[in-house]
Amino acid sequence: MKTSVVAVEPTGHFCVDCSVRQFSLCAPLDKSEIREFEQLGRQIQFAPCETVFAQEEMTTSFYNLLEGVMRVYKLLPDGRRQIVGFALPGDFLGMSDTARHGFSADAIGPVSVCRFGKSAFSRFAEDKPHLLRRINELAVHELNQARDHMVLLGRRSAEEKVATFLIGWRDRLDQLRGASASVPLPMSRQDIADYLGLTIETVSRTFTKLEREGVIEIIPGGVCLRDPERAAALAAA
Amino acid sequence: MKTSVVAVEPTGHFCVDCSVRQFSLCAPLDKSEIREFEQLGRQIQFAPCETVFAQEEMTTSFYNLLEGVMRVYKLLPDGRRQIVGFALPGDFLGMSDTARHGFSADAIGPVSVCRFGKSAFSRFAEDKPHLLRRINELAVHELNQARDHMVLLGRRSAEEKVATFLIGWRDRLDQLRGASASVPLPMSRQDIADYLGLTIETVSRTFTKLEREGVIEIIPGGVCLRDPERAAALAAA
DNA sequence: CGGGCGATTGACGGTCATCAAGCTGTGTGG
DNA sequence: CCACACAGCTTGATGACCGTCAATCGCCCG
Repeated sequence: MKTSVVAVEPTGHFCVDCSVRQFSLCAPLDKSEIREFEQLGRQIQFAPCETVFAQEEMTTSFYNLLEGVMRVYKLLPDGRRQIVGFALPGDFLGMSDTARHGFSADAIGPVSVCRFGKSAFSRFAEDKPHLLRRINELAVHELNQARDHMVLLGRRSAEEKVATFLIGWRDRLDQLRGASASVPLPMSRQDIADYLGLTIETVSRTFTKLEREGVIEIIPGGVCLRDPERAAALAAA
Repeated sequence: MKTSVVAVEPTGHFCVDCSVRQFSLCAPLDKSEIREFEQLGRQIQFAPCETVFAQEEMTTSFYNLLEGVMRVYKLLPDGRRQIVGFALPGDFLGMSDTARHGFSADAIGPVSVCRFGKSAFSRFAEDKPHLLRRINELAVHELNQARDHMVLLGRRSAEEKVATFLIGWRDRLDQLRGASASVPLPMSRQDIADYLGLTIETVSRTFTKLEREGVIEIIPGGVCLRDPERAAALAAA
């Protein structure tokens, strides 16, 4: 088995052993709640590029990402794609305000998730204020990310977009695996383009430009930040 | 006093009389809860263009919009602005995952809001699952809007952006005031531009183009949808 | 009537998309 | 071991869309 992008150890069958517990929505559950919660979820694996759920499908389940990376995206009728986020271990996916999913999610590399039936999950959460508050916290956090992303999409140049993406992605990885100058990029250039509202060619050119300027070094499967300060300056500007 | 964009009657001092109750986060509160809740909030007015709260300010309060329209936006250090949304009566503003506001909000026309102290509000909500669920519902709804907006910003042409904005804005107004072909636009062209990730000139040109094509008619303070189907087609495409 | 602000229109240019080769690395089969 | 294919990425040439700069218009209000 290939090594994962993020250094999270394989999880056992039980929540108590779960490596993403602390990052996850289940963090505030106490011992007896966790045991009950455990009964609701089933761990599932997905192969690279498999779809976990798709836009317009009926929402039957929620998903807690345990291992791997997923892309979360919306499609326009004519096929244009906007990736609204990359999900990492600990992220909770699938909440919707309608009966159907508003977006699709698929595995980038091999992925394992904890899957919960929607109604069972809802019944479980219904009367648990600490869990509901936790869900809120995650939702508000995602909202903030979403708004940052709107600024990026609406108001930044290609170079700023790429730099912002790299810094943001590195920061998220650092939270999971500890700091490092090397930034693995498991997603394709096309994924990055669709995340940044650019074309694959522009992304590629911008990477090359940043490399020529000594900001990054392009290595197989990712980049290495040679001048993190310059990159951060571009991202902040 | 000028007539408001949205046909919501002036609110009294008391929640029971509140015209936006049903749209608002306080919808699920029962009679005795509402009386307690009433004590936490204070109704405040803002003049056109006044700032209700600003990015980076400490978060001391949350706001429930009662009347008027607000723009909610983020600024980059160099002054570029991205409007992340327009708020209408019933919208709840100010939640943040940090101690400071991540964005600014100001009144477009005259505005009245219900203001809640953050800690008092949090204490009140803390152990009320039905209220927490309601807050979740609102957050998930906003998240969906945010993701739709990302698609718009990242993957749509100027013409599609403007059409999508008009249709979306009309739909929101219709929910509050009932259907109508006329679409009041209380915000400036600059606001629209900053919402759509365009410049004011492009917005203006696109309005003119849509008018020439017979899709809309530009009237003082707004537009009239002459061919809603064509507009909707542009918005969906 | 004149000042001022927001909106519109025009001319021009830059950034990024499009179209089209070429490149690189990886896996496959002779 | 090398030829080959294939997919993903890079690079180049060209052009469109939209941003920039600047002038003008229209309207409100003094």
